[in-house]
Amino acid sequence: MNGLKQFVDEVRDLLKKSGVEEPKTVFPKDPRFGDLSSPSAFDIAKKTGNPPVQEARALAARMSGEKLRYVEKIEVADPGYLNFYANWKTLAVEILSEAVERGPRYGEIDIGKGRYVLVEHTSVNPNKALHIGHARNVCLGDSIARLLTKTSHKVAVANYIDDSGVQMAEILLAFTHLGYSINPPEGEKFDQYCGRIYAEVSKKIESNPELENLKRKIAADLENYESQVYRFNAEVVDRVLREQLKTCWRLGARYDVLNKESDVLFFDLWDDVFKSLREENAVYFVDSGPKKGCWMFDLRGHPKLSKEGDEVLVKSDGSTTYVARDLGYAAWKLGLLNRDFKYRMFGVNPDNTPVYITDRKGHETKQFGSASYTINVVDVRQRRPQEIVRYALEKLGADPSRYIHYAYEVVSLSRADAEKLNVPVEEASFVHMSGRGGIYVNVDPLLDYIKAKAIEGARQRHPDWSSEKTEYVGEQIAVAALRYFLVRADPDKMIVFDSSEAADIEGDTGPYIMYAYARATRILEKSDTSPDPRRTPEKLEAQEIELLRKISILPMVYEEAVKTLSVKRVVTYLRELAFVFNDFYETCPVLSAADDTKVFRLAMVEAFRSAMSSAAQVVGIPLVEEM
RNA sequence: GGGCCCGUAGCGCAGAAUGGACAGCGCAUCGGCCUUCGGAGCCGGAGGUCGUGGGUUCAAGUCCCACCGGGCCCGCCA
Repeated sequence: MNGLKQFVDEVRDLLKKSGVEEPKTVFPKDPRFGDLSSPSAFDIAKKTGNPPVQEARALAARMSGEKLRYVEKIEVADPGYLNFYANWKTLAVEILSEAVERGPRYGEIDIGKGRYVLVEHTSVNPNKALHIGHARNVCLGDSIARLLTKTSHKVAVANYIDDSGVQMAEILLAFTHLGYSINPPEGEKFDQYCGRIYAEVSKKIESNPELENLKRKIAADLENYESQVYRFNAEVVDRVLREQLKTCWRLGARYDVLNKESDVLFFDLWDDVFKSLREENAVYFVDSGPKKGCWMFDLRGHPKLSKEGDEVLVKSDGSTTYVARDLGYAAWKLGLLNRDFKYRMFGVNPDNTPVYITDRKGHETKQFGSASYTINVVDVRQRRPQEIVRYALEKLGADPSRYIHYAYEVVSLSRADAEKLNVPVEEASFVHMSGRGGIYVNVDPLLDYIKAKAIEGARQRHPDWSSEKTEYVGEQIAVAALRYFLVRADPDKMIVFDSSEAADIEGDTGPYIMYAYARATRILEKSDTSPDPRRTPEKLEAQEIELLRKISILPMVYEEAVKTLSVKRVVTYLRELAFVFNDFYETCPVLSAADDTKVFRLAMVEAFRSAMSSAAQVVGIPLVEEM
C-alpha cells in the first residue's frame, strides 16, 4: 500500500499513544515545517492552561521511545506545533515500486466497494447542437463518472432526452409548415442546422398567433403515440441525438442508457408515484381558484420551499408537469417502482460498450434503475425543481441523500464573443447564452478552432509528421484544452467564456499537463537501462522529494475528491504534479546521471507517468507520447 | 417580497469537506535561461485593505451575524 498514507497513520498513532484523543494533522505549505504538522498541542493547552509549547514538548518527550518506520524526526516549533519529518529513503522505495507496478491504475482505492451509482448528465434538448454550456455539463458529468469508476463504484451513465416538449413542436413546425428542408445545407451538421432554425422559428412564432396555435396543436399531438406527428418527431429526435452524441464522444464522454421523456410517459412511471403520494396525503386536489382542477404537491412542511407556494404536479387537463415526470424518473432511478422501461440498442461508444435507448416497442430488459444513489448533473437554475423531487422522494420513504443534484453554474459569453455574434452588450461585461435567442457558441466549431491553433504549433515543431499524426495530436490537444478549461473552475462559479482564453494552450491549461507527460516519455524512450526504485540515493534532492510527495498523495486526492464530488480537486492535482515534475526536470538530470542515480530517477519518471495517466484519465485529459 | 449562489493582484483562477505558521498559480508586464533528457518549458522582479463592518477563537481567506455589489430561482414551460 501507499507509503505516505502509512506515514500519516504512523504519526496519528503516535499522537494517540501520547494521549491526544482526536489528533489533528495538516500538510504544511512550507517544507520548513516538516512533512506533516500537528497543532494538537493547542487543544491540550486550552484544557490545561499551560503554554502550547510546553504541551508540545511533553508530547514529543512521550514519543521519543517509539520504534518508527516512516517518521524520521519530530520537532517542536513555536508557538506549539509538532512537526514530523518523513523518512523519504524508505518511503521512496515503497511509493515508486507501487506506482511503477500499477501504471495508470495507480492510486485507485476501494472506497466504493462496488456500489451501483447512476450518473445522469448531458440531457440536452434534442432540437439543437451542444453549446459550451452543455459542454460544461458533459465534462463535469463524465469526470464524475470516471472518478466513481476509479474508486470502485459500479457506474452507469444516463442521458435524459426531453423529446416531448414545446421545443420539439417548434422545430417540427419549421419542417411541416414553414418550408424548411429536412436536410441541412451541405457541410452543416443536422443538430447545428436544427439549432439555427429553432432560433429563427421562435422569433416568427412570437409575432404570429396563428403559428402559436399550430405549435400548441403539434405539442399536444406529441403525446399521441399513434399520430403522424409523433412518428415524425421520433425521426428528428433520433437524427439530432446521433449528431449530439458525436460531439459528446469527441469530448471523451460515454453513455450506457438514453432515457426518453416520452417513454417516461409511455411506461407510466408517474402512476405508482402518484398513487403513493395520495396515500401519504402529500398531494391534494384543488376545487376552486386559479389552480382549480390541478393536483398540487404540498410543500408546507419544507423549511425553505414552503415560502414559495405548492407545486403543480398534474395540470387541470390531466397531463403531468415536468416536475411530475422527473419525479417518476427519479423514483425509477432509486428502485421505488414496480415498473421499468424496455430498451433497444442505439449505438456503440468509442470504447466499444453498447448504448441503449428506451423504446416502447423494445425487446430488451435491463437493470439501469435501482441505484444505491444517483447523481444528476443539472445546472443551478433547476435547484428548486430538483429540491422538490428530492423532498418528494423523502415523502415516498426513500433516503433523500440518495438523490444528489450536482449543480453547476452556467456558462455565459464574454463581451468580445457576444459582439462577434452581433449581440448588443451595452454596459454588460457578459451575456447569457440562449438557444432560442440564437446566442450561443457551439462545441464543434470551437474544438475545430482550438485544433487549428494546435496543429499550427505541431507543424512548426514536427515538420516531418504526417498530416494524420498532426491532425490526431491537434484533436487531442483541443479536447484537453477545452475539458481542462471547463472543469478547473469551481462549479458554483459562472464561467464567462472567451474564445481566445479557452483556446489558450500555454500556462495553466490542459496542454501544459500533456506536455509534462510527453517530456517524461521522451526520457524513458532515450534511456538504455531499466528503472529501479530500490536504488535510492543516500541524499535526495529537494525536487525529488517534492515529486515523490506529489506522486504519493494521489490516493488521498481521490478519496477527498470522491467524498466531495470534486473534479476540480483532481484538476488541481494534475497541475501541481506537472509543475513539480517540470521542476524536477530542470534540476535533476536523468540520462546523464551516474548509474545508481539514473535508474532511481528513471523510476521517478516512470512513477510520475503512472500518477499522471491515472489522474488524467479521471479528468478525461487525453495524453499523447509526443506533441 | 422570499430563497439560493458568487465577491482573493489589472484580468482569469487555486487555497473553503476537517479554522493553523509569511495567501499561491496562470495571463498580461519587466528581466534572465537553448553546444546539456523537448523553450507548448523554467527562474527572478513588480503587483494583495482576501467586498465592507462586527463577532467566535490561542489562531479566520476559511466558522457566525449584518451590510454592499453581481448573478440565479420563485409559470397549469421544460
